[in-house]
Order: sequence, then structure tokens, then C-alpha cells
Amino acid sequence: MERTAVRDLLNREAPLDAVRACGWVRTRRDAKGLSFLEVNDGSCLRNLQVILEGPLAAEPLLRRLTTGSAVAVEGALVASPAAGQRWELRARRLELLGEADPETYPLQKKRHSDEFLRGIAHLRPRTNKYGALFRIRSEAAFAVHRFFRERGFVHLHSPILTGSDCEGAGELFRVTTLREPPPAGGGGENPFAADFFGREAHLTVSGQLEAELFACALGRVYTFGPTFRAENSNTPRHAAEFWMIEPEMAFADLEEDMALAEALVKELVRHLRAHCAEDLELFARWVDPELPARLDLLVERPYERIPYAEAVRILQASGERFEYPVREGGDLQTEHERYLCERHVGRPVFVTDYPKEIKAFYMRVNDDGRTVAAMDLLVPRVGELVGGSQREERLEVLERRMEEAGLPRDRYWWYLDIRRFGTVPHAGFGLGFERFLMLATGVANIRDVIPFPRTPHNLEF
RNA sequence: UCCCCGAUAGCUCAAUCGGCAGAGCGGGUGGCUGUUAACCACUAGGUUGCAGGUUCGAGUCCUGCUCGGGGAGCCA
Repeated sequence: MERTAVRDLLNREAPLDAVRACGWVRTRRDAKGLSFLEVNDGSCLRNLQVILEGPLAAEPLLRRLTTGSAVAVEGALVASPAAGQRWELRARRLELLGEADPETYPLQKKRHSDEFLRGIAHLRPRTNKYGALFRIRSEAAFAVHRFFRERGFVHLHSPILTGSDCEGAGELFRVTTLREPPPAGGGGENPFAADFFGREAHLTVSGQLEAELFACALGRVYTFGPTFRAENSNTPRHAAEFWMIEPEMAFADLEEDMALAEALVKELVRHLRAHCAEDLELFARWVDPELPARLDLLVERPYERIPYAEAVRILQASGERFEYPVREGGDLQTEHERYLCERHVGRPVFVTDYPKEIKAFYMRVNDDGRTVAAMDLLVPRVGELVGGSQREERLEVLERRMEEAGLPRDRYWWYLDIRRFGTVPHAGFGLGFERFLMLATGVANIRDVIPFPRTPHNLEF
């Protein structure tokens, strides 16, 4: 008999005489002559209550039906006479597919700490919270593709391996097949001649440069893939491997860039509310009671837009006692960003037009000659969710900026070629997928929104 | 990488001033009941993260290390 997902069984409008359900036992409750089994198969948050009677509710079978064991049950889906569930499965046959020793099975019928569950990341998707989380993650990923597809974007598979050794976005992981690789940066006559690529190779820190090339051919593209940063960052918002969404639009300026970012965040939230209501409810109930109100803030009103210079004035006039003083021309500290977003504006805010000295070489220099057409989207709790800019499309200006940044022009000949042949204004941004999930669920640590987190000294599983 | 905090039963935690290492949950056994965070009784379970030091005596004080959490920097 074919298996039916628990979700489909529980959503039935009418009873069914013969069905087969498979899943993992969450708990068992025994009564006189019968036993109740809660079975979850991951298709939804809810469990299927299975009724065992007669020989099925007798030893020695019963004692082996423990929390965590896997079962296949066949029987009739009938209306439940008791409160708590609409349907239940009256079992005629039960097959114990896999036992789980209750002495050693780590998951108990109780609440576990996130730290503990990180240590058993192979089992944590079997809990209510992480099952819901990863269903939400999957649905959000689908919504990303739908969003861009509906707007005529082409999905670009940008490379994971890169030969660019200084993309200006943090430390890179080196990739080599050599048993004894030469020191980073090399020196002398190509020390990587014997390596696989014959030159120094790394894992990508961004698909942006490649996305720019394709945007200047296909018009509107986006990448959505893993990204790697070898920064020794130990915070709840950083991971060494994370997923980033990077759209890039030809014939677009910073205004359109911000409009796209705002539309994307809003659409993702709306999509999750429409398709993951049950799973989201768990987070509002157990993880973050403020979640529904915060999601309202994300969806309802236009996001604020504040130029950097004005942000500095606001901060200096705030009367707030910051640990680090607000300095014109300097980077905004985390405490400054939080004040702007959470206290001053109270909802997402774009900070734009930063001084060029503190931003990357590829960002377009504004007419004032001092600032660049850059934007950061700051959101409550998570901080920087999006970082983007209009790209420098003027060859001479870009070359000058690269020189100032100390970047070797010859390594980026292809990037510069795009400015030589039919250059056009274009813009794009990067959105941290895990940071979005933190925002959407209220989960406070990035390690808890990615299946198997990679952070300094953590490569288990 | 820097600063702060922590590590005690399977899990979450307690242990006064340095003086016999405990509770709840989970597990096991028995009982009760169309149960649903099930309930009641009994029971097992410990090299107090690792290494060293001070002391008659260390879970407790000191040093180093490992791991974890929070904050900062970097950023998505």
C-alpha cells in the first residue's frame, strides 16, 4: 500500500478505510487495553495519533515502540472521539521499521536547549522547532526563485571556485590539491604551477562580479548559492558557509536597487505567512512573542531611506551615550545601526551614500566625488540584512578606484572589459539568506537556521 | 582575534563561609486511566570538562588548557 503523508491525512475532509502512514514515534501513552502513538513524518508540525488495540497494544511489541522508533502503520482514518485532534488512525497492522533505544536516544519528550541540539544536528530536525524551521527555510528558498522569475530575472549559477584572490569581502578559504601548499600570496615564480589550476584558488566570497557580467548580457540576473568567508568571526550572525541571494540589474540605479530589495523582503515574508502559517505560529508561541508584530512592520509600511551624512547627524543629536563616538567619515558601529533602526526609525531602514573610503572599489562614485551610491538595509534584531550598490560603470573611475584600493588591474581584465564594451549603469545587492530566516522566525543564532552550521572549530556532520 | 561569563546525572539546573553531591524532567519497574506536556508509587544513574597547584579537607580558591555562550571587530 502506498504511503500517505501525515499532513495529507490530517487535512482530509472525509474518513478513509485503508491508509498507510510512516513516521517516527514522538511519544506513546498507554491506557487499559489500548495504546496511543504520536507519529510524526516531517510533512507537517502536527502528529498523527495512532490507536493500537488488542494484540497491537500488547507486549512484547509495545515496549519496543519507544520515542524515536520508526513505524509503518496501516489502518482506517477515522474521526477522533476525543478532543485534541480531528482524525486518528485506527491501526490494523503495524510494522516496527527501526528501534530507538530509550536509554541512549538523545531526544526526550521535553524541551531541549539550542546548544544541546547543535551537538546532535543530525537528530534535531526531528524536533518540532527544527522541523518547522527547515520547512520554512525550504519554502523561503522557493519563494526567492518565484519572486525573481515573476520579474524576468535569469537564475545564474555563479562559480564556487574562484581565482580572484581579493574580492574585498573578507578572508578566503584556499583550495588546493597540493600536499604541501605554498604560503598564501605565493611569491617568486608561480609557486602554484603544480597545483590543480596552476594558480592560487579559493572558495567564492560572492557571486557578484560574475553576476555583473551576466547582467550586462541578460539584463536581470540573480544568484542564490553558498558563500564562504574564512573570517574568525564568533557571533550569532556570522557563519563560514552561508547562502546569499545576489540580484544584479543592468540599466538600473540605486533607487531601483533599493526598491527591489524592499519588494523581495516583503514578498518573502508574505509568502511564508501564506504558506507556513502553522510552522510560524510555533515561533511566535515559543521563540519570540514579538514575531507577528515584527513581521507586520516588515510588510506594512515603506522602508525608511536615510543618507549616511544625515544618519551621522541624527546619531550625534540623539543624546545617546554610545560606547564608540559617532565620527563623520567613519563606519557606523553596531550600536549606531541598532539605534537608527530600532529606536529612531522603528522599522527597516536603508542607509545610503556612504563615504567612498569605507566602501568597496566597485561602488559607483557619486557626483559629489566623496560618497558612493551604496546602501545597507538595517533591520531590527539582525542588523545588516542587505548590502548593495550601484556599480561603477565608468572605466577610468573604476581603474582609479582599484588603484587606490591596491588591486591588481590585470587580474580583473574581464571585469574591466565589461566597462570597455557597451558599459551600462547597473546595480545589485546581496541578501544573507540565513539572516532573513532569523528575522522571519525570531531565532537568535545563525547556527540554528542552517542545517549543519560551519563556524570556527565546527565541522562536525 | 579581543573582552566578559560558563562547564556538576541522559537533559535543565541547585549545592550557604572551603566541610557527607541534590532536585525536576527523561530512563527502568509496577499501578491507573480514550490518552494527548498524561497521572501515582518505587528505582537505577556521578572520575563535578582536562591537567596541575594551595589546603587536614576543593564542585567551591589559584594557574594553564579545551569546549560552549554573550558582547566587539569583520560582514550577508
